[in-house]
Amino acid sequence: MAQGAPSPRQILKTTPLFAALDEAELASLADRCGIHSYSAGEVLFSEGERCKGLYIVVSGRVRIFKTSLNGREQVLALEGPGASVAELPVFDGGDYPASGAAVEKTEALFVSRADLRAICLEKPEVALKMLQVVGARLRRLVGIIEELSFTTVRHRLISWLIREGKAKGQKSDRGIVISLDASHQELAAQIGTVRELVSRNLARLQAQGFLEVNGREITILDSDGLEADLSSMV
Amino acid sequence: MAQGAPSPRQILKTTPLFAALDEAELASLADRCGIHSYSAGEVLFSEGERCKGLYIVVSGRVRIFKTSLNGREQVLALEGPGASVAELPVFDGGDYPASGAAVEKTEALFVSRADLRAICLEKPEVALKMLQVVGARLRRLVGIIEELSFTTVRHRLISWLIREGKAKGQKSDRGIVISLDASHQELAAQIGTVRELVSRNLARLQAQGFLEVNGREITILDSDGLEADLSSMV
DNA sequence: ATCGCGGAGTGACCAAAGTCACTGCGATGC
DNA sequence: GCATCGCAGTGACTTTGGTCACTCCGCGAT
Repeated sequence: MAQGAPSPRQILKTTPLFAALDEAELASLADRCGIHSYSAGEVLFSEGERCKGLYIVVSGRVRIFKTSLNGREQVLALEGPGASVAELPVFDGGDYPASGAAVEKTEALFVSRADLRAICLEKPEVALKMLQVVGARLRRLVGIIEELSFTTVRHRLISWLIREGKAKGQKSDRGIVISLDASHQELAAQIGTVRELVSRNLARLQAQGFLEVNGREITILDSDGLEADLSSMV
Repeated sequence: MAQGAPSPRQILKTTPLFAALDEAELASLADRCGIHSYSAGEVLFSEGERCKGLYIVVSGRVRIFKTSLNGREQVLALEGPGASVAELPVFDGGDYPASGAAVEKTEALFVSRADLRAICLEKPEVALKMLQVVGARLRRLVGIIEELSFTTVRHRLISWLIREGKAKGQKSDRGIVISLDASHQELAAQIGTVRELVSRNLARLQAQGFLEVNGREITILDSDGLEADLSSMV
């Protein structure tokens, strides 16, 4: 663990999932769960593997994704510090339905299936919290299905840009500036398409005057226009 | 309720979700949950509506689906007797992410949010069971995403036929006979496309000798060929 | 400096998905 | 019997998605 990094105990204390536990319980859980460090790209668990337990992201980011036979990837979720990952196979004992890998240098706590079950049985509030977390995940998956089933790549790209703009865009006099920290490849995996289409659609949006693309810096010039485009696409 | 139909009490007793409750608890729950009857096509709850509680299908079938602006539908799940529907917004208090409607004449029990929370807190086993149910649902959604993101309509149609054949196909000397109880429209909504493509792809599969289509009766002549087709489609 | 490499841009192409408009069929109701 | 209606099939077409094969650029290592 890095110098000055929080102890497992401190992390558990601030994890929403375990908010209901008291000091003693937290301490006992902290003793039983291991902390692991992953380098960028390293796999935490693979699709189809038997599920062993749940991870809690301490630092860094974890990418949950599916891989197709021909190598394409579809990202299902990106989780940062405090979030739990792979909660669900814990309770139905099956295999992981997708893979999880560290996007950047990442630390994560691992809580075993057995420990979790014990906690849920003893502190039902934890189980309820868990249901809430899983519920949120379900919502996001339904959203992905909706986008994949009903919309075009262009639409998904615009949605992504707007979301990203709201989340970490910098306001400037010309518009909202987004600095891409992901490659087009990665962006494509997130919106469910291939690199080339991301490139082409960005170019097209620029030609239409909605954006200005400068390497990995995208400036949204006309965000109202983009939003309008979304709803007009019937 | 129809003559001879089971009482709420009896239904709850056989619902896996509540297997952990004892007689007294079942009785008290039965008192508090209402049974409703829905005619074919009737809506149980609509997307975006504030969530009120959970439904347990007693008889009939319920279809969970999303609707797009231009009227297309994407089916997320079909649930029959014993299954619960709309479990998840119960625990995060949000809106229903999709709509639910009766496919055919359907009876369902309704359990309120508050009652459920109380039960989960008192009987943690119920919460665990619930997590298991939600987990299974999550798995299915991931499967839908995988199919939508990676495969073609043809592929999805073949998968559907194979699934359906295994689930309710009749063996005959010529192959496996499936009698469609859904329209092409409905089938299209289940595999995420439009009516015309279902029609065309069925015709194409027939022309290739994999199937024989006779109105609403489809005979799978070469199921090995179909399976092979699936994996060859890279 | 230059070699190699990964990311990005693009033209040419092809296949799949979706739209529109129409026909035909078979139930159901009057 | 005939009109109506919903479902199914299909031809013609457009748009979108995806593939392939390159080129170009910037950067870090040698």
